[in-house]
Amino acid sequence: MPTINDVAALAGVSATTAKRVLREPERVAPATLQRVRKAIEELHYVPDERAGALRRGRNRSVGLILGSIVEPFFASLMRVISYTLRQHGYTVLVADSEYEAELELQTLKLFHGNRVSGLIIRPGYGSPNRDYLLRMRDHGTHIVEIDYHYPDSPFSWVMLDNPRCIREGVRYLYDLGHRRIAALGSYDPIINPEDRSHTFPLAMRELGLDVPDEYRRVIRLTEDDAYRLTHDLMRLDAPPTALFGLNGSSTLGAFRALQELGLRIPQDVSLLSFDDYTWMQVVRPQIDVFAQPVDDMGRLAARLIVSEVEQGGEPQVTHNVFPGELLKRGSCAAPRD
Amino acid sequence: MPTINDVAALAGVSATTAKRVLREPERVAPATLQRVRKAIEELHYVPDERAGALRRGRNRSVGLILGSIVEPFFASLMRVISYTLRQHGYTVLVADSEYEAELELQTLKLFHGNRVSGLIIRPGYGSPNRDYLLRMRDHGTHIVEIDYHYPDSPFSWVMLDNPRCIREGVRYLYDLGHRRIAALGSYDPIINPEDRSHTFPLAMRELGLDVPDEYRRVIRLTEDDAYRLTHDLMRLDAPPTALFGLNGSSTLGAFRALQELGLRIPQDVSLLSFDDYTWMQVVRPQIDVFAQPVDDMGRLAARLIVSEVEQGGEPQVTHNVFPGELLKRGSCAAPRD
DNA sequence: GACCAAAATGGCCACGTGGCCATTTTAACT
DNA sequence: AGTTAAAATGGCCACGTGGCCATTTTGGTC
Repeated sequence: MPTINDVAALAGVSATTAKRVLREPERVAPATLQRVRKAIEELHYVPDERAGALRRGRNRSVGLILGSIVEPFFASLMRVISYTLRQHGYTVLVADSEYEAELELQTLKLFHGNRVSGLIIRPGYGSPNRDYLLRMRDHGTHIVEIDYHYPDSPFSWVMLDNPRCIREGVRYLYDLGHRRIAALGSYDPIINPEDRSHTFPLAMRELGLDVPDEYRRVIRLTEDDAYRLTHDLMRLDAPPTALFGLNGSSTLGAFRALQELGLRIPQDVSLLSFDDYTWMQVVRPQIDVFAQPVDDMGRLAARLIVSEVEQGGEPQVTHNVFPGELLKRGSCAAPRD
Repeated sequence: MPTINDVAALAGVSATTAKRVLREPERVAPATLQRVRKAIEELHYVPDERAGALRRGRNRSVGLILGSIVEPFFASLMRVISYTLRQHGYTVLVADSEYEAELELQTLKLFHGNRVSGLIIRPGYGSPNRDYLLRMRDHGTHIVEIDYHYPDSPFSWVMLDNPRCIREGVRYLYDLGHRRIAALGSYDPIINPEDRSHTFPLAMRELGLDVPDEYRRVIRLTEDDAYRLTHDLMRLDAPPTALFGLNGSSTLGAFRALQELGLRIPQDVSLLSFDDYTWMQVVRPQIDVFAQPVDDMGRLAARLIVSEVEQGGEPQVTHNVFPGELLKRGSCAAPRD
C-alpha cells in the first residue's frame, strides 16, 4: 500500500511538500503541484485515515446501534443517517442490538475500541450499558439517543411525541365509540422499554376508561409475540373492540392473527398502528397509522452528531420531539354493538 | 482518553508489562497481573484499535456496500453479515450504493481510506468502479461480490442460481398454460445489471416463445418503475397473462398497479416473484415467489472474508451458487382464455 | 554467598500521518 | 551585485500500539 513517502519519492520532493499538495495546494509551486499530482494518480495513493485520525486525535467515524435492521423503521433511519454522515465525510459503523443487552454491550466495546467520535443509539437495554455510555461520553464520545431515551438521560435525543400520539389514538378510537381497547404490549423497563405502552393506560384513564388486567401483558414488540397476544385477547369473554399496535411489526402479527380468526377489519375489530410500512397500503383494508417523520428524525440525529463533533467542547444537550401524523385509511370504524 | 501508558503509570510498571497483561498474561507475575488489571478497570482502559491496526498492518474491519438497506433482501443480508463478522471481532462499515455509480465510488474511496481489510459488495455500477475494486484488491483488500458479479469477475462471489430460477419460473407459468409472459424489466448493463432479466428471453426462447418487443422495457427494479410498466403492459392490445417480478420491490409496484386497474390475481393475471417479503403473505392471494436462502448466503460471504483475511496471501477464488425455492401460494393459475 | 537459568520486567522503534518550525530558493527591489 | 521579504520546500516529532531485544530479578543449587 503506497504512502505519502512513496508519492514524494516518485515526484522527487519531500514528504512535507507532497502532503501539502493535498491540504494546502496554494502553497505549492504549479510545476511541483503537477508533478506530485501525477505521482498520486500513478500510485493511486489514498491517505490512511487511521493514521490521520490517530495523529489528529479525532476520528471521522460514527457508530450507529439500532434495534434490528430488518425492521423497516430502523432501515429507513439507517439509510438517512448513513447518507447524511457520508456527505460530511464520516464513515458509519453499524450494528444491531437485536434488543439484547449483551450484544449491545459487545458492540459498544467494539465501537469504543475503534474510537468512534460519535454514537447514535436506540438505547434502553439495562443499566450496565447505560453506565458504559456515560463512560464513553466521559472519554469524549458524542452520543445521541434516538427513538427512545433513558429516563433522565444526560444525552441529546431525537424522539417521536409518543405520549401525544397515544393520547390522540385513544381519543380517536374513543370517539368512534370504542370502550374496550387493548394496546399490543404493556410497559416493562427491561423487556419492553418504550414510552407508548407506558402512556397507554394513562391516556385511557384520562377518558375515564380502565385497561382490564387480562388485556395487560408484557411482550416484546415483535410479530410473533403480538400474534400470540392477539389470539389470546380475541378469545376473552369480553374481547377488545379495537387493537392499538405499538409498532409496525406487532401490527403485522395482529393482522395475521385476525386473518386466521376470520375476524373482519374494521367490522369486527378496529386496528390502529404506529409506523407506515408498505404492506399496510396493499392489504385491504389499508391500515390506519401514526406515521413518523423518519427521514427528518434521522437527518437531525446525524446533524447533531456532526455539529457536536466538529465544534468540540462540551456538547449542548437538546431534546428534540417530532409529531406523528395520523393517517386514516379505513381500518378503524365504530364497534358493532 | 487513557492509554496503556496511563495504566502502566497507575500500576507502577512499564508500558511493556502493562501490555503483556492483555496479550500474554501467563508471562506476568500474579501480583503484578492483579495490580495492572485493577488499573485497567479503574481507568476503563480500552486499547485503541486504530493504533493497533496501524502498527499491525491489518485492520479488523470490513466494508459492506449494498443496493439499498430499505430493501428487505438487503436488510436481511446485512443483519446476518454484520452479526457473523462481529462474532469474529470485526467492525462493519456499511453504506448503500443507492444503485448509483457515483455514490458507490465515493463509498469505495471512503472505505479504502479506512483501509478495510475486506469488502462485501453488491456491484454492477460501471467500469470505473470495477477498476477501483481491482486496485483495492491489488492493495491487499479482500473482496467478495454478493447478489451479482461482474462478468468474468476475478473475485469470489455468492449468488442465487438466477438462470435456473428464471427457467423454472417460466416453465411453471408455461405449464399452467401461459404464453404471453412479461418480465418486469429488461437487461441493461448499466441501468439494470442483473442476471434475471438477462436470462428471461433465453428461457422463453427455449420453450419456443418470443418476448414481444412491446413487453421489453429497461427499468430500474424499483416499485415506481414496475408500477408504471405494469400499467402500460396491461393496456396493450395483447396484454400479458402472467407477470414475472424480478425482485420484491418491483412486484409490489406491479401488485399496486393491478389493484388500481381492478384486475384480479390470479383470475385475470398471474403474478410470480423473487424474494419472500412479509407483505406477500398477508395480501390475498398470497404471492408465489422464489425465496432466497438469504441467511446462508450472507453467512457464507462473511465467512469467506474472514478466512481470506485471517490466512492472508493470495485469496482462493470461489464461486458459490445457492438454489432458489419456489413457494406456490396462489397468485399463479391457468389463464382465462 | 556465588553461580545460573528461568522468570519477570523494561526500552526502543516503526506504522503513516498532521502540525510546527527551519531552511532554501525566488523575485523584486535598490 | 547586494539586500530583503515572500514563496517554496524540507526536517522532525508525536499520536498509541505491537514486536523485538535487552536488562533485571528471582529462586534454587552447591
